[in-house]
Amino acid sequence: MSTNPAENPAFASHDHSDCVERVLATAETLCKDRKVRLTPIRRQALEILISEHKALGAYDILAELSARGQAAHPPVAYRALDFLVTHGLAHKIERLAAYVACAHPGERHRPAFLICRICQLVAEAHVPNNEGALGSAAKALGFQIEETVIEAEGICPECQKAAA
Amino acid sequence: MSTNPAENPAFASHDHSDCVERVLATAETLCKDRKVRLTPIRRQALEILISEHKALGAYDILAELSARGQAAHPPVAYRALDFLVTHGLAHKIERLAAYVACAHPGERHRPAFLICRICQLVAEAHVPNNEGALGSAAKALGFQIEETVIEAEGICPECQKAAA
DNA sequence: GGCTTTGTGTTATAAAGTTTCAACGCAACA
DNA sequence: TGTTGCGTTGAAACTTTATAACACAAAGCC
Repeated sequence: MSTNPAENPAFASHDHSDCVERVLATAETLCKDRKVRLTPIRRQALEILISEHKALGAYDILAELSARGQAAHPPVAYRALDFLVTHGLAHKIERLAAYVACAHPGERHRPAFLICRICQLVAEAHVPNNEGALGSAAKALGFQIEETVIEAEGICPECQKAAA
Repeated sequence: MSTNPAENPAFASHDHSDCVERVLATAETLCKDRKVRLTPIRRQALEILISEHKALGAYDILAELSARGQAAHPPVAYRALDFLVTHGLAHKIERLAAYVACAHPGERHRPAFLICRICQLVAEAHVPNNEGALGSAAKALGFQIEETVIEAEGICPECQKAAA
């Protein structure tokens, strides 16, 4: 898996079924290692998320789960998403109140996201754990960071071309 | 107004009525300059926000406005907050779905926030426009950033002491 | 098997944010 | 001195996002 942002595939066309298989396999392994259960609902939720690079709302996931025959009450989706987020298999995009599959499952990382406001695609950039500016501001204040939310909204290369 | 994060007052006690007066005065000037109206509702919303360094939900503002005799329908609060955010007088903390008064009104800046998950205080750090890691990731991908959300959740110095 | 832990099904409800339309207020300007 | 235009406010209804609570089922363990 590439760690070079320039090779991030989200904004470029690529073989997606590959992508899906790869992440699902990693998820299986990761859950086995941690002795947690990737139950059918959780697996399907992840599958639905990876099938898009878009961020999906909890209720989008819910609708898709329901279409696949699962019970369709909100807690079903939220519980699956909580599990995925807790185990680093998915991330929440706060700006959109929506979720994306993690592009680097298993790797320790502070995720950062580039959100296209035209096509809704979301790319996960690989940002070093030491947040330059944010990290030093926290250090200077004596603030102890536990989690970070780093999101940029703007226009992806494809949509810039389309607009030009 | 200090631009040195080490002097950021949010996590230290300080004369708060000063703070309120200063920001309100700046807001008045800024609105006059831009020929937009800091109406009573908007002014009160800002006043309510500055009175705390905490992030307040739209419905908290709404309740307080209502207590002061204003109409108490959600759009009242959201419209006031939209105005404040648009003109850089307040920021939305996505992580909390809540709002804080801007600590540097008028200055061009990409805000970054340190959110204490114990006492709910929020400090606004002064981060340079050039987002180190995020900026270069965007550049590498050809992504054009319009807005950024940079938030860290953790424990502030006071609460660390209290816990020790 | 019996016990414990973890996950699921379901109802209900809370919290956050939007749409819509009518009416008001105030400034500009003939 | 109207009256016209535009930004602001009042109000009702509604949508979207998220959680609480509780009963039941299924898996893991001795």
